[in-house]
Amino acid sequence: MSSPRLGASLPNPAATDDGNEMRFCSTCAFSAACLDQGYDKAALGDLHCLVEHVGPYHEGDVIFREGDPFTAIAAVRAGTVKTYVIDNHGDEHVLGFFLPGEVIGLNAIHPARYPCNAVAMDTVALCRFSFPQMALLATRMPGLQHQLFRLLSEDIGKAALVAGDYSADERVSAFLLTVSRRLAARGLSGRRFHLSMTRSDIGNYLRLAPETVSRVLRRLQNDGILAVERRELEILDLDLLTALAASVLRE
Amino acid sequence: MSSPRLGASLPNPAATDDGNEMRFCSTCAFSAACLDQGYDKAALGDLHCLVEHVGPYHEGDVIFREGDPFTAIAAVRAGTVKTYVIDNHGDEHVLGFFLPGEVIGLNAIHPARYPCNAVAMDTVALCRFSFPQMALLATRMPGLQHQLFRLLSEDIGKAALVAGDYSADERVSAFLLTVSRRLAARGLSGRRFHLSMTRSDIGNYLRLAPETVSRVLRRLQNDGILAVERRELEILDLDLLTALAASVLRE
DNA sequence: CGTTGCATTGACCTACTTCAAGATTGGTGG
DNA sequence: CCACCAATCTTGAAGTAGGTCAATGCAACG
Repeated sequence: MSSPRLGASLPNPAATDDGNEMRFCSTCAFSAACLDQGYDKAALGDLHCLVEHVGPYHEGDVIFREGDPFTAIAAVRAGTVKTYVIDNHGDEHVLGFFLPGEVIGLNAIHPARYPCNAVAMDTVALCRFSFPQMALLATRMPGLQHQLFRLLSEDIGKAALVAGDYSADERVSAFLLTVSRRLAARGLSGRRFHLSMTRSDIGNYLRLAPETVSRVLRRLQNDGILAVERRELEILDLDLLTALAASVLRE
Repeated sequence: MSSPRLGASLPNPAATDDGNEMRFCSTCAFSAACLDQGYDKAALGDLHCLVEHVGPYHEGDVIFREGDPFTAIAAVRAGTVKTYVIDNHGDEHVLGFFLPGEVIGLNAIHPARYPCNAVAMDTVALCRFSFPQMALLATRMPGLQHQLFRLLSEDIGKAALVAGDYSADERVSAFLLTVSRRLAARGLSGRRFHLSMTRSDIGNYLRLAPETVSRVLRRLQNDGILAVERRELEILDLDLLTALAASVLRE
């Protein structure tokens, strides 16, 4: 069974695999933020009325396509999502990878259309939030509004990794380190993990040839920093990796 | 006379060079948006209570510094603002240039501190908006909230120019074309204009050596696309320039 | 004037790309 | 269980866009 595109809204927003139960969704950034702010159960109930658990999507499934009308943002509950655009030469440009806990669709608010494509890299589950409903609710819940501002603001600075003119070693190191940290932030292992994307995808994202990614990984392995086995990855020397990534991540 | 940093709030927010008069500020994106939404004068009055006209800043003046506590965003009324960070090697990385009508400080909401430095490239005047006050007001004015979401969302996708792996010619062309369009959008000439930044700044922003910027400009001049005289610039063949920039701007 | 900062130009160099050839893996069907 | 295939990954050799270095030009300013 494959899920519909994110743009499509389910007939009954509250009807998910959980039924109508107002269960707290632990991976939902907004709920968490609202709890932090000490909101009452009524407000949380409102919030959960506009949440839908969607998925699973399988590898290669389209989550939204460039040009689709914008209706919702979504938090990744499980799996990895890749966003990309196709330029006028027909070449793909990877814009980002989204791991559990991260939010997709934020860059679609302004043009009111998704400005890029999103596909599942593996088996993906999402929390879908109707944006119009959420914006409305945010006028009653300053904490939610602030959380939205925070998420949006956060994403503006995210381009640094890919924007700077750093060496291939620095870029790959910084990429791996941020993936590691993002996984760890969700309680997953940041020391050993599986890369759900190909060398081509990584290279495309970092503006490097896939061969260069391969060579850098080999070098990092020879230096005892990583153990790489195809897409299985273990960080052996976190300090050295951090040092390599330092200039990119400004630490 | 030099203006204080943006972080400092004036004792009397309404006391500007215009006095207490609730004059409509034509370059203020928010006011314009609210008018578009057909808001009443009371709401507009509220909005103008949290606006301060600040400046002038002169070339080299610091508008905010990395680490300053975040209190306000600001729309550029006149002049050009450059934002940049200093990496741990002590090298400057230019993040962006802000022309009249554009908003600075949006990436500071999340960390609650300005994550970069902002300096005036020439004589700069700003509209300062207290962010806490504006966020509060946004809960009562959905149009304002939406405008803020729009501005933030818009900025997320802005990195494309600098992020893609394009040739030096494409990057410089795209840069000049976007500057031209942004000026034109404010009623200034997009055909002939003055670059307020050095070749180094442009190169730094585009991740090119200043020498490369120089060589590209010479090439574009030899091809009859531009007339360049130091920082004075005229676009002679807009179609060719647009064609060169096409892949970067995805048109 | 001399000085200072920016811009240009040329010659050389290097990090990465491109091209081409295997190696490894996983899937599929006999 | 094995053969085959397609996709991915790796590795090497050669090419190039742009960087670096160094010299010079040029305008603004005291």
